[in-house]
This record gives sequence, structure tokens and C-alpha cells, in this order.
Amino acid sequence: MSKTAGTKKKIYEAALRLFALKGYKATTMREIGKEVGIRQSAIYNHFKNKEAILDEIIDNLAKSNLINIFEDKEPKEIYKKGKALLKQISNMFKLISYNTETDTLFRFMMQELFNNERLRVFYNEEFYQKNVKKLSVVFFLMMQDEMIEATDPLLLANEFFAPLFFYQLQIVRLKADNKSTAAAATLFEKHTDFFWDKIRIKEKNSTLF
Amino acid sequence: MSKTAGTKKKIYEAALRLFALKGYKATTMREIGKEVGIRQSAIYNHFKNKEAILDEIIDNLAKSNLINIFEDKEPKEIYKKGKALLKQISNMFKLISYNTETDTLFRFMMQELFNNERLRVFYNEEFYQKNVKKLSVVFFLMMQDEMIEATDPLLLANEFFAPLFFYQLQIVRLKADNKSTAAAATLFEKHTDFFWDKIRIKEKNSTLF
DNA sequence: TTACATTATGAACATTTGTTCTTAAACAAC
DNA sequence: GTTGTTTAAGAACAAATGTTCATAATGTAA
Repeated sequence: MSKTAGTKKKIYEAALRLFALKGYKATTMREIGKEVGIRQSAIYNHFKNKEAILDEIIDNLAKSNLINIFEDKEPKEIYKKGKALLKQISNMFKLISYNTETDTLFRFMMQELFNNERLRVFYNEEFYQKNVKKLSVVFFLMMQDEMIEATDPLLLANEFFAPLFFYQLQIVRLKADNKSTAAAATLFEKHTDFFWDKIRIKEKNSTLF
Repeated sequence: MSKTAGTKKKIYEAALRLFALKGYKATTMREIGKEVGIRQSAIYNHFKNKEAILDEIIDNLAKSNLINIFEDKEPKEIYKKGKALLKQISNMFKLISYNTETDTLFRFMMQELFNNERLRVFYNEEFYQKNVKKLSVVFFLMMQDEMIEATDPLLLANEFFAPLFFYQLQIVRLKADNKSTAAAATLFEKHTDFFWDKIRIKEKNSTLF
């Protein structure tokens, strides 16, 4: 292995960190070089230009843990877990905002969302649609098995997903000011408890009659 | 009225539009001048520097319609409207994403959220906390009147608020790519219907017995 | 009309920034 | 060790950018 690989990775990571922190446009090649410990001109031995670093970061987003809240499991394999599954997914979102790597990816995504069309495509297809569609299938199967009440599965998926995203954004935002995230962090679990309680089919409590 | 007022307003609006579109850092004084129809140097007759424009925009956010989803009404005056109130609030969010002025403000806020501490303070205090707290009170009063089931009012407020914010972001994001927002737009109403149905106290259907 | 203040212009400047180029050092293969 | 390739340094450049300044144009008040 040549020394290239190591330096290139360092550049990549420094750039990602800085892009997430202050945005692509506000990050300079000199800053990136400084973080890595080389002069800015040496960066060009590893990347064609500044935009090539950005492109490579976006390329790799799809392979990251930022989006894989289902851990590659298919809905029909897991839907029977019911509430436990929702808890698990909810916890994935929480972990994303607390893991240094995924937190950086999330912040990067939000930073550049309106400035990069490819990133919006990624957000829409991989981060949003893919997960919401999988959630839809999960809820649909749960309805078939009479675990939850029958409604529009896509609506349920959106309603379950939206607060998780929002709380995630809250955490990342609070961390930007070094504020306490404790209160926001509890909302992940509370959301799941609340949500499940509202959609599950309550057993006909026969003891009443 | 001097001609100053007109030009200053034009500069302010052009800057806001550009900041929302491409971000503060990526917007140049020359672009702002071009939008207004003057040379960049003339801007300095109205604003001390580029940052002063940004500061003034943030100053004015608090007076904008972006945050005033309660239209200055107090919870106890309106909570009795029940579901109709939630519909009204939900509709406010929808309108924000479709009104050109507030849509720009929202996009600006999201663009600069991680780059400006004052903006984060505004987001937290005026956009989030203020509204969620008011919502809490609304839900608390609804519980007292036995309109909805008793739970943590603050949780309810967050659960009602989060999807509205998320759908708002979806709309603004879709508009950035000139994509159709129809499907996302329906979610505002569906959210309210779903949410209300899950929290309201179902009348004991005495005909069953 | 005169006098004063406000605003726009055009040129200019100092920095910053992305990028290139030449040269030297570090490394790998033989 | 020699040779060829890869990588870093340093200088340099052109373009972009925020800002200033002197001057001219415009508007206002008497």
C-alpha cells in the first residue's frame, strides 16, 4: 500500500469534517491542507480539484450508515417484531445523531442540501423514499396480521419517520451550540411509545363484559 | 420619503432572496447590486457591509410570519376549537411553504442554520420553543376539558409540530428542483386528521350496549 | 436658483482563493 | 545503488471578492 491511500483518506475526512462544520463554500483548500498537515498544493496530487472531493463524499453517502436504518433486512423478515422493531429503528436515528461519523454526515447533508442537486437526489431517494417505502411495507404487513389498525400505510410511514428526522435535526443543532441534548434525546423513545400505542389494535378486553 | 428607503429595501430583499437561494457565503455583493440595478459600491451607502445585511435580515425574522402560527392568539381563547384549531395551524405551515415571502425566509433559515449562532437562537426560541410551548398549553387545556386523552402535553406538542416542520422542509426541497409538491402537500391535512383521531377521546358509543 | 445632503459611479486596492508549475524529496522495483 | 514513479513544498498566478475613495449625479430645502 502506497502512502497515497493514507493521505487521500485524511484529506477526504478533513474535508468532510470542515464541509459539515462550515459548509463547502466557506471551507478553503488551505484549511483542508492544514488539517491534514500538508500544503494545499499537495492536495491536488490526490484530488483533481475541490469539487472532486465534494463529489466523492456524495458518492460514498449511499454506502454509509446514515441511511441504512433497516440494516439490510427485508420488511417481511422483521415486521412481526412489532413495537420492538419500531424501537430499534427509532434507536438507529438516535445513534446517528450521537455517533461522530454519522452525525458529521447528517450535518453535511443538511448544510449542502439546498446547494447541491446530487445531494438532494440522494436525500430524496436513499434517505427519504427508500426508508419510508420500506416502512410502508412494514406497516402494511402489520395490518394484514392485525397487529395495528388499518389505515394508509404510507401515511403511517411518514408520520413515524418525520418526528425521528426532526428530533435528529434538533440534536445536531443543539450540539452545534454545545447545548444539552438530553431532553431532545428522550423524544425518540417517547415518540415510539406514543406512536405504537396509537396505532396498535387494542385487545378487546373481554373481562369488561 | 427619500429615495434611500426604496433602494435599501430593494437591496435587503435581493440579498435575502440570494442568501436563501445559494447561501450567504456564496452570494456576492456584485450579484446583489446587479439584482437591484446598481453597482456594488453603492450598496455601502445603505449598509455598512455584507454582514450588516445578514444581521438585519435576522433581526427582522422575529417580526415575520414565519413563526406566528398562532396569529397572536392565546391558547385559552382558541383551544375549544379542537380539531379545527389544529387544522388551522397545519394550514399555516402549508401556507408558509407556498407563500413566496415566507418560503424564502424558511429556506434562508435552513440554509444558514449551522453557520450562524444568532439564527440558531432565533430558530430555537422563536420558531421552535415558543410554538411548541403554546401548543403544549393548548393540549393541556384540551385535556382538562376532556376533549383529548390525558398524556404529556409537551410530547403531544412535539409530535404534532415535528411532521409539520418535516413536510414543510419537503415542500421547500421539492421546489428547489421544480418537482411536484402535490403528494407532500396532502400530508399536512392527513397528519392532522390522523393525529386528532389518535388523541381525541372517543365517545363511549352507548348504542353498543 | 443656490446650497447642502444623499446616492450612484468607476476605478482601485488588498485579500482571499482555487489552481498550476517547477523542483526536490520519498518511495518502489529491479 | 539505479531508475522511474509518486508525493510534497514553495512560489506564483489569475480570478473573485469585500471594501474604500474621489467624483459626479441626483434629490431636497431655502
